[in-house]
Amino acid sequence: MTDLTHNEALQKTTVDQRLTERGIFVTAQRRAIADVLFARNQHLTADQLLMLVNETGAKVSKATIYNTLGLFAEKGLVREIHISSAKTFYDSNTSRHHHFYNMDTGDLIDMKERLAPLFLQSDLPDGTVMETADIVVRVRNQKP
Amino acid sequence: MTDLTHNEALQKTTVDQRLTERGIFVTAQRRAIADVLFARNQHLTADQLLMLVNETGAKVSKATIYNTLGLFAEKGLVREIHISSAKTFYDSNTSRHHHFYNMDTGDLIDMKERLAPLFLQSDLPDGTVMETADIVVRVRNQKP
DNA sequence: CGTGGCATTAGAATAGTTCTAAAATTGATC
DNA sequence: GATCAATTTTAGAACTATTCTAATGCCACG
Repeated sequence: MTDLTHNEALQKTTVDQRLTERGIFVTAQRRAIADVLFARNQHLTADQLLMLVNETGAKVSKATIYNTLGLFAEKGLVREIHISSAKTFYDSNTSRHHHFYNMDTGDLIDMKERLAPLFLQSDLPDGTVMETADIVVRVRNQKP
Repeated sequence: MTDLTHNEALQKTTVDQRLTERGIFVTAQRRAIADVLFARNQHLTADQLLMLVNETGAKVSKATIYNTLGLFAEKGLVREIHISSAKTFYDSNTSRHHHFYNMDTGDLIDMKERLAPLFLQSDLPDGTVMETADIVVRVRNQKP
């Protein structure tokens, strides 16, 4: 067994665990999707993910990409980021952080958490509990 | 001249000024849209606005609603709020403030500004300038 | 094996938004 | 007022991201 296959085996276990821990049934498609998605911290659209997954040789349909992203989001494995009506990103990094969006380039850049505010229970509307706090700071390239 | 028509005349001037100040050419449709939109601080979708405007007797097409909202947003008269891929709200209140979104009811609720963070120029990605900071805190109704 | 229940699929349907090309309106100028 | 160029508005088609549908596939378990 080479190091490569050893690493692959390790990652497979890790990814499987990640899903199982959240009560998600592991299937071939879900693993294929998770392998690509969780390979690193990244921001992907459903379409980009579909292409990347199918490039690995796996054969996964568009509907499954959406089903799976929806499931992962519900279980807290990915975060949805709504930039505009035509741009929904899925963020494989679910640690507490936020984003800068460069309107000129379309880049989505992570923001250090210390810049984000804390919302205390007492700050929230009466009778509600916080689910997520999403901050998008839109920036433009500085004019010369 | 009754008080009512007097008030209407006053409002018309105010709305016209608001557009003209931003270099927006006033037309009948733009005024009809602005009258409804700026009557009070509110969060409307393009569709809701279209219905409200046409209920006043004005006849404005869907395309014009979108054109005008785009123009107003570009000129800083309204703020776009992206809640999900299927929900873009236009906020007639452009003062610095942010939002709570109740995932259970769909309500969008204003957040006091003091809860929002300040983003200093030094915090932003290199070579960029801030355009807007959008914060949406998603909340759910507290379980009994 | 066979059955029940979920997962996956291709493609159709939906819905919000943008585009198109023609008609209408505008302010400026005579 | 009439004319002109430029801009705005319009109806409806086109587009696109996402969701739905109904059929098929895949397991686990008895």
